[in-house]
Amino acid sequence: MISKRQEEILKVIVEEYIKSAKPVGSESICNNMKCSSATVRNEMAELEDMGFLEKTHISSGRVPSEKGYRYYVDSLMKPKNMSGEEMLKLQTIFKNTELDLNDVITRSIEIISEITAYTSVVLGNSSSEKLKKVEVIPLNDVDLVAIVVTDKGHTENKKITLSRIDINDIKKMVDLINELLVGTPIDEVSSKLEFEIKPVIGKYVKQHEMIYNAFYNAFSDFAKSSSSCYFAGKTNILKQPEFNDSDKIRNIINKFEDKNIVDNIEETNNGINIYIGSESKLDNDVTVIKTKYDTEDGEGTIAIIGPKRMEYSKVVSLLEYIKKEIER
Amino acid sequence: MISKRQEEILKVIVEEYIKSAKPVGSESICNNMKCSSATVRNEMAELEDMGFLEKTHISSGRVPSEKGYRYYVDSLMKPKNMSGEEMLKLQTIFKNTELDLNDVITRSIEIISEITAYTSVVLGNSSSEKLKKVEVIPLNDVDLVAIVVTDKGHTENKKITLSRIDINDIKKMVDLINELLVGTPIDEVSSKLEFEIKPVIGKYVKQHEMIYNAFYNAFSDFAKSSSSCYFAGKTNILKQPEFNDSDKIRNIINKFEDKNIVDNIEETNNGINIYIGSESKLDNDVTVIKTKYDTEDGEGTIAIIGPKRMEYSKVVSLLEYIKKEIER
DNA sequence: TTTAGCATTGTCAATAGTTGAGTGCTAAAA
DNA sequence: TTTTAGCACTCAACTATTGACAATGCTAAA
Repeated sequence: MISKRQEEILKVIVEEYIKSAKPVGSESICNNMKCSSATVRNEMAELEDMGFLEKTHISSGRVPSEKGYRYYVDSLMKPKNMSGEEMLKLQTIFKNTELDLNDVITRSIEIISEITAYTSVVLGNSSSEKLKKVEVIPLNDVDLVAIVVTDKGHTENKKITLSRIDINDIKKMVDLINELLVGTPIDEVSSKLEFEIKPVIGKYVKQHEMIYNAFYNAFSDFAKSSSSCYFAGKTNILKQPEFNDSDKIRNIINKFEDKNIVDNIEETNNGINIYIGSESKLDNDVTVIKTKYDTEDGEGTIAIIGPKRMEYSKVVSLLEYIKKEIER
Repeated sequence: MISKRQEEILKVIVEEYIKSAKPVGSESICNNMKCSSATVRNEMAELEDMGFLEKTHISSGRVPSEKGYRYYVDSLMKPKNMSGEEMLKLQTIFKNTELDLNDVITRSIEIISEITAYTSVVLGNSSSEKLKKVEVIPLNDVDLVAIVVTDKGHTENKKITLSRIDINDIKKMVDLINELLVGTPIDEVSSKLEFEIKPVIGKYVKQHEMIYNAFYNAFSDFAKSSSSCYFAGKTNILKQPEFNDSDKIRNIINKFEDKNIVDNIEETNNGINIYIGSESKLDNDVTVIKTKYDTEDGEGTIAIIGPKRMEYSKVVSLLEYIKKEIER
């Protein structure tokens, strides 16, 4: 089992390494402690045996391992109060009643990125939105736009080109959807279309198959593109000394461009979640700290991406604060 | 004035440097020529005096300067035929009649990025689109969505929150816009709204000022966000050896994220335009080759971004081919 | 005008020496 | 039994130093 003093040493090492990004030696630690460097060395050797610390090479100082960070985060970290200045910046945004929720969130993660120098992401998850109305606007003889509106006011549109099809058939289909599917959560619309509209459509509409397909595609597209994704300080993380290698930079940037980042980040349970290194599924050198927020206008995820060596306590406090404010 | 032989030497140096990315020495050139390395050296010295070549250090081979590339591009370059394989890939896309124009363009720049290993961008420029219809859909007592549709089928929407305003007043405003402004180019709608709608609106609508403002904002937003921007192979250019420095990479990525890239790239006259190094306004180490396309469905710009040392003749041929195909 | 020859210049990669931070171990002190 | 001082050892990082090499510029001869 890990002793009280070992805990203390681990804590100092993690916090020192977060500050300096350089391996921490026994000498520099024993200033803050009431024992000599030799004792610290013995304890460090034991912490290393237990897997909490690592060495970059045989005669270097120690660096926290993933397990070390994990222990720090779970058991040693103390919440850090934010400085007055940072508080103030965030408060001015939350107090500005003119901004709508989306803007507030966007602005606040911009500020987080600014004060932490990490990268922030919001994933707006609109899966809980419901269909409000479908509208069709003819553009010319063959083209028309189908517009889908949700109860939160989001819209999506799809251009449909239909030759040899009666505009009145389209209108009937639209009426049918508006009559039967309004109020359906947007991600269920496709399946309801399949089971509730498709069976009855044949009665009213001649070339039902083609029209049905066009709308089916429109709704599928909507469900796909409905989760928004906004980055702030996208290149901040590249400024961290651990990303001085151009291969690593390319790798991270590619990951950011990749659509799947959304999926990787999105699965979150309640509270503040911390994924260190390999746990992050993004890159072994980064930590992702994220939280879900839940408001009347929908739910979403805010994530902060930084080096493993990130200021855990500060970021956690920030996220807790922002989550609380958004949910009000 | 530059002599025939100097031209030939310049051409060999540019092409050799494009291939190898290493400074070119006199020895390696004189194989391809009917004079000795010493003669070549003399000519090279003169080319350097005239500003067409540069040295990385006193005893290195020569590298083309911006002026050198420019001369090469303007006077020496011969169009290069594409290889059969590359042709084929592009043709299969252009022949696929199921894809709509946007998809064709997107897919084809993806292929360009793949075969050239540079970065490609399309900027859809919808400034020529015309207003087709304005539609308003109430969400609840106070919120409504205004939807703007253009003749090309693009839509934009804006959520408007209006307390203490009669829904019928809104409807009147919408009818007025649909009656008077349909067919107006989208970037002129704002000013027409000012001069044609505003003066008459007071007669029909009680709280006209507020409603007017809401619509004015909606249209301004639309004009702003109407130019789309799609990248392919965003990180390709970072693979070039000249971008092995992490500062440079960060710089380029930042430029790519910056919205202003659109403005910088968009101003293009007809034909194929080549902007070398500082001319590109993007970064001194890159070349941007771009062209405008013009179809019934709107115009746009395709740009290829690579190192200054890029395969000019190949890229130019590719762009010419694609422009021609798109415009059909 | 062209070319051969040669001294000159700077890069690059390999080598060796030096320094300094940090460790592990041992034996003495608490 | 625990802690500490001391010392030998290790390794990375830095600094010359060196020689091989690739080009160059210049000069004098072809």
